[in-house]
Amino acid sequence: MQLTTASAYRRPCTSANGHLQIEMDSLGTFRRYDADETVYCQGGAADYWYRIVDGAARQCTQISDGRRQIMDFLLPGDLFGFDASTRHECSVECVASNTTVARYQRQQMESLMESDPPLARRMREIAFGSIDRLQARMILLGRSRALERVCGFLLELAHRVQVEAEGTVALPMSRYDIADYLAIAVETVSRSLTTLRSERVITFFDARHFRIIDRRALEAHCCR
Amino acid sequence: MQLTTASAYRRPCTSANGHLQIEMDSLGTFRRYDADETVYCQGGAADYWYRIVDGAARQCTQISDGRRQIMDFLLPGDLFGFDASTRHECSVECVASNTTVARYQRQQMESLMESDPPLARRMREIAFGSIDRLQARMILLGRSRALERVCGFLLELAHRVQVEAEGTVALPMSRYDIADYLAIAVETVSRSLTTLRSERVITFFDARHFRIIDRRALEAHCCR
DNA sequence: CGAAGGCTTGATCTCGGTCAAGGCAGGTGG
DNA sequence: CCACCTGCCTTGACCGAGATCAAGCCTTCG
Repeated sequence: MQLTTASAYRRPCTSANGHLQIEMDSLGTFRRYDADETVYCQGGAADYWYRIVDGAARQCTQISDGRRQIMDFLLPGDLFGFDASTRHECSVECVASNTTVARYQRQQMESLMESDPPLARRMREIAFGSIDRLQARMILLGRSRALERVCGFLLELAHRVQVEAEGTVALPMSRYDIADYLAIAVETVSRSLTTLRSERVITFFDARHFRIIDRRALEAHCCR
Repeated sequence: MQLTTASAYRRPCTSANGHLQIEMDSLGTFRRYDADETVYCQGGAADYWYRIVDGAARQCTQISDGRRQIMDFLLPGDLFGFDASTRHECSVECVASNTTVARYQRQQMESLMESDPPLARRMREIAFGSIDRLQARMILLGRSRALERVCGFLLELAHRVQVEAEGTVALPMSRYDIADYLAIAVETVSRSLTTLRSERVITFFDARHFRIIDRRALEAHCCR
């Protein structure tokens, strides 16, 4: 289970969350979204916590100059919607069609935490883990080159999503989304992918499906 | 009270932490450090939580290529030392001489949280706040130019530290520290400060003490 | 069939990194 | 007291990674 923000290298989902998941599940309501539908808006009331059940979403902020920063891609199992304030700092929009999201009343969750300290502790650990991952992401954005970022992203994705037959990985998001996630231009994303393809590090089945040929080379490109 | 990581714009310390502070204080031990002394090392056991009582410190990671990233500057009141893992992801070194740090046993703190749910909730809020600030910092590192970063840093600092007579702000850290915090070169930090000085946005008393003349201009330079 | 959106590629320009040098202040030893 | 050294800060010159601008291709959808 993951909190709100991604890192270059997520750890695999631990099964230690079963408890939290089960306690929460009875209190959630489910909803299905189309691609590009909004789950909640930046500035909206932060009255619920959420979890991705199926599909994919992006968590993003609008910057004053019109650009967009994607804070995280949300995949099945990820928890999100926490904010220190009573208003959301980010918007969340679905990337894939038929994305299913579970929603939990914030007040109810808070009460659940108060009455169940081990659960609260688990939640604290998730938050601390999220901070660790955000710090790794800070290094990615602050200290690495475009090609390194793209390699880090591909490895992260391959690690998180269900790998299909023969190691094929689906890219649910567009090049534009990837660019806004890595804080580089679309053209640079495209060029980096072309480079990796021409170096036979990855192959593409089509624009949205790739396979890692040389994982070693991909890892070698990464910073830290 | 602040957690482990800074943002371009911290909110003022709320007095709502009195409770947490008081409960913790009786359990802490204090120690005084010289400039550049290490509080703990990256990779060391994460058995304690800490709080800056007086002075200043930097929380940083070594990157494989030899560069350094400063994750946060720690100032009086800031809590730090949390990690999802049992090992620290970062080192913490003092910046100012005569920096005083309080130390708390992690196990003891965990127990305190378990036995006092409102306290645990407060801790959760601090963690969520920290996540918000890290996200703001991600935008700073990913999406803004050198001059914008420096302006953001100056505003943040002026906001956090005790302002001296006539609005003079002390810079406890070196230009090198600032560079590693903002993920730019020292030369660029120096050039940005020179630009701001020549535009009469700030003045320097000496290299480590400045005053904001035109706050409006400083804010106008900031992204988001 | 045409339009629109996503993806790729090429050409050009710019911000900031890197290299190099010099100024200044504080500390140390003669 | 001065000479020297060292570390911190500033400034200049140059260069390169990546942003931006421009154009064309492909797929999808009405």
